[in-house]
Amino acid sequence: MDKSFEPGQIEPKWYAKWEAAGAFKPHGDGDPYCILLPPPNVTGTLHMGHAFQQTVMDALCRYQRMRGSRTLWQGGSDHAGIATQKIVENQLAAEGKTRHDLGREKFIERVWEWKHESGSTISNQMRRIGTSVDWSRERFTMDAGLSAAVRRVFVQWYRDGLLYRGRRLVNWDPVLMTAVSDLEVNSEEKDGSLWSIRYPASDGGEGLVVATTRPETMLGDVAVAVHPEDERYQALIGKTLKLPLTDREIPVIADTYVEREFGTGCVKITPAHDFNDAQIGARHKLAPIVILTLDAKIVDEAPEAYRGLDRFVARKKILADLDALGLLVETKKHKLQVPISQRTDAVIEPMLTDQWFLDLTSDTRVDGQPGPGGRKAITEPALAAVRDGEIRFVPENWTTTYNQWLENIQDWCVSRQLWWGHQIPAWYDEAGNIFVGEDEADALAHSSIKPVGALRQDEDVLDTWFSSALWPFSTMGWPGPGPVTENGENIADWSKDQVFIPSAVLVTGFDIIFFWVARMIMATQYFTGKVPFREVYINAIVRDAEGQKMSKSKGNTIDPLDLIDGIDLESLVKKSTASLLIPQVREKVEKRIRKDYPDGITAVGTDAMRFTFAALATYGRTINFDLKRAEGYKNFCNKLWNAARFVLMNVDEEAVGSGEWGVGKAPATAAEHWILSRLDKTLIEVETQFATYRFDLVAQALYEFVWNDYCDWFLELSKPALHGDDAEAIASTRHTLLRVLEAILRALHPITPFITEEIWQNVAPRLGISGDSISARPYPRSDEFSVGIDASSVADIEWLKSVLGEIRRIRSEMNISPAKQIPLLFARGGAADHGRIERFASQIAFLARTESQRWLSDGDDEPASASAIVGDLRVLIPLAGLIDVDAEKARLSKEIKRIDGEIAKCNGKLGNATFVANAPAAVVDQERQRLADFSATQAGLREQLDRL
RNA sequence: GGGCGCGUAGCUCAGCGGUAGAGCACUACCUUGACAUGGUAGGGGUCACAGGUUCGAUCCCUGUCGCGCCCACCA
Repeated sequence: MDKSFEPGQIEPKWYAKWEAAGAFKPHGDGDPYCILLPPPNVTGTLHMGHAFQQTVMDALCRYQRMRGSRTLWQGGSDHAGIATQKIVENQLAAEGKTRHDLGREKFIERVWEWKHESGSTISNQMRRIGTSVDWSRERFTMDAGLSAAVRRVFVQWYRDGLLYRGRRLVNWDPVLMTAVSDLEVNSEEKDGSLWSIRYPASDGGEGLVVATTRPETMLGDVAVAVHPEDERYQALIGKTLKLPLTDREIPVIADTYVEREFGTGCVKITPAHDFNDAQIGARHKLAPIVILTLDAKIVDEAPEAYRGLDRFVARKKILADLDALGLLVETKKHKLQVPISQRTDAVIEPMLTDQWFLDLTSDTRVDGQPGPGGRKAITEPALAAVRDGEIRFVPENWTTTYNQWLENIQDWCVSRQLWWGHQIPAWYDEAGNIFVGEDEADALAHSSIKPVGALRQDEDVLDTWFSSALWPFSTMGWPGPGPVTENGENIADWSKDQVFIPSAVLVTGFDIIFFWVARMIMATQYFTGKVPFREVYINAIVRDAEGQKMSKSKGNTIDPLDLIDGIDLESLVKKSTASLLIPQVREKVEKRIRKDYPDGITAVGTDAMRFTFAALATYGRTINFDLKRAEGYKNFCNKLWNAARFVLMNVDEEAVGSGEWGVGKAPATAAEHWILSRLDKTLIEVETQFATYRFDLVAQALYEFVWNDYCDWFLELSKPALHGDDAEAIASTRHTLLRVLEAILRALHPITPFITEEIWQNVAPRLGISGDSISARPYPRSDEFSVGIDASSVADIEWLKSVLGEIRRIRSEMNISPAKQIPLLFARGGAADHGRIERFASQIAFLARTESQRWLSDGDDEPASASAIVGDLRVLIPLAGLIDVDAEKARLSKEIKRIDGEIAKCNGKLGNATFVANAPAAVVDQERQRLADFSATQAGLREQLDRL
């Protein structure tokens, strides 16, 4: 093995071997364990969030495989309708074309081409980070099988009366020219104005003043509403007003929706372009007037002056015209919430259009027929599953978020006016009759209506999340039989793969609880009668070291592969600014990168990155990714690497390969008992924390064990043993060094798969273990190591650690050079101390650098010394030539003062009668013991001080 | 407006009724044969604030202040 750990040298080779060996396929007859990979966008690239999430899932899957579960990590990718279509449209735009120039068929061909071209990018990146999905089962949301599932679900929900087509106000993205769901709209606070506009009365009176933030919509006003009890406007209710700039007259209506205190207390009602107004309009039976085209321009039916104007241009003109007429009463600054499209940043326009909706709100079927239907059929089981504990959120407070959303859910608009996606399996005849089926023939067969003229298929596609909602069962071959691969293998066989429903845990971010988690629960329950997963582990969102959201325009993103492989500053700058088109943003990003990464990014390797993710995976909702942290864990990998080198160079193959010191033979030295006991405790901790997804605590326990216990103490204690002349101790120590190292490797393997495999290949043969890969070995269990541990040996080592600690402290505080060998004297102490000093003489000599060790007899004169007190034992370092008396006096005084404080605290507690009376006996005893120990030490220290 | 969360060492975070912890950063000494990506030792915190419950509160309860996120139709 090389002197230092070079991830770049070892990582590339292992993944291909694992994959080729089929290590990631489910095998064995253990309990099924399944994780569904949230399918990334097929044309996307891996970002830190993916890397974090996949590290967590990978650790779980590798852990479960090693524990013998029949583990399936189902992977694949999502067609990501809008996102993918937009990328290809942008490519076309660069060629000066639009999708309409190509036509639907050619355009879709073009998207498929792009999908094939870029689809492997992310899967290759995933391989680099070690993601162990079963690639042989990789699925795509638009592959044949999943498309069949989508059609089946659509048709079934339609026939059950849950999917309906209707003309409704929907969120419309006028740039993409499609409907989007509520979830795809962000509400942003913007500085705007509140304009007050006079609407004169038809009879020539003053009329009313309305307040609005969107004056252009007045062209579509059908009424003005006031509060029914508003005294100011009683006389006008039921009268009509002249709608300025038009030749229409509109009524004044009364509706309790109106807040009297806001604005003027008069609300213009535009049912075709505002969600609230639509409801009021419906209540008062007022027909909506559409004034905007689908690309947000004023329609031709509007007054001539405004026809064809963009909505914001029209706004300016209307305000100017009103002002000219003297009808613009007031303009006030106003902060308002503006709906913004997540995809295009365009201002969303509520638009009346024909769309398909999944009914999630009515209690009865839309068609009034008996059978399953209505909200209760879909949302109630989803609420019940969580309420009854069939599905558990981790951390559990996300349950509230989930419940609140489902309880206030709206019908889901599932149609999109895009070309890339699952085309809706509905056909229309020339009379507008609707026929729904898996294909045209099926649609006709299920209809009682004779079609009028030719049928044409609905041009719209389904929301991407529609197919994502089916992921838990569509990937398992539902409705069966599953698709067959080129070599005839049935990759998902519904008759067998149902064992993977429910999956064990869904690992995902809170941002898609609504988009995806809730919808998977609803769809899976509806079509399989089962919940899709038992637990939902909501992972944190990855932020930068300062807690800022990572975004390209801020320049604070990190490409996981750059962290793994490293990147120099100039390349990083170039890469980060390549896609930024706005010069100011470019400049800002470059400046920031030069400041944040003056030396570029150091390569830490995949394992260190993964360990960092694990260590940061607390229950918090954000994790701030700090490169320093990753560098620290790279050092940890190096530490492990060098510990292995030490072990291997001290253990020659012949001596231990036979397995002579197999399980069942007691270790020969106390240090071995001690390290096995620590290992035992560590493994228990690891198992506990894995079970609750506390990867930070898993990582911490293993880190501490490896570094603090195994390297700092066991390796050091083993050196005098290995160099001693006790043959049995040497052989036993060698075996335990190997055995514990091998256990460490297995314990770490789910988190750091590459380095552990590399080292294991060198270690395993020396233990007589045959096997191709650590990944096929069982996860270490505490009972492998807990048997036969001698408690008194463990206590011996704890004692030894404190003796050595005291001596080292004196050496350091007294400025005794680490190289200087010191004489050591022991005084007082009991029989146990005598035994221990004798047994551990070589360890003390080695670790405390002593030139001599000698017991003082009772009669001997105690020379002036620096001294440490461990229980009854006095450890003395004679002053002559080494130590300054005053310095030692000062040191002792300081220590006495510290212990004074502790004693005072103990006395305070024990002197409190109510404490002694009410606290549990164990706590009181413990306090008494502490007091006794402190007092004894205190007395010893004073005695030493006096002697000086 | 409703909901959720967070304020612990310089930084990033664990702990959550009974002796304040880790990593990084910092200080001193040390190229000792696994590792200077290292070793040894050390400094550093009235656990946001105010009340309450308790023998005892960083931890539980209430309130205040500060920060963040999600949901929601005030024109």
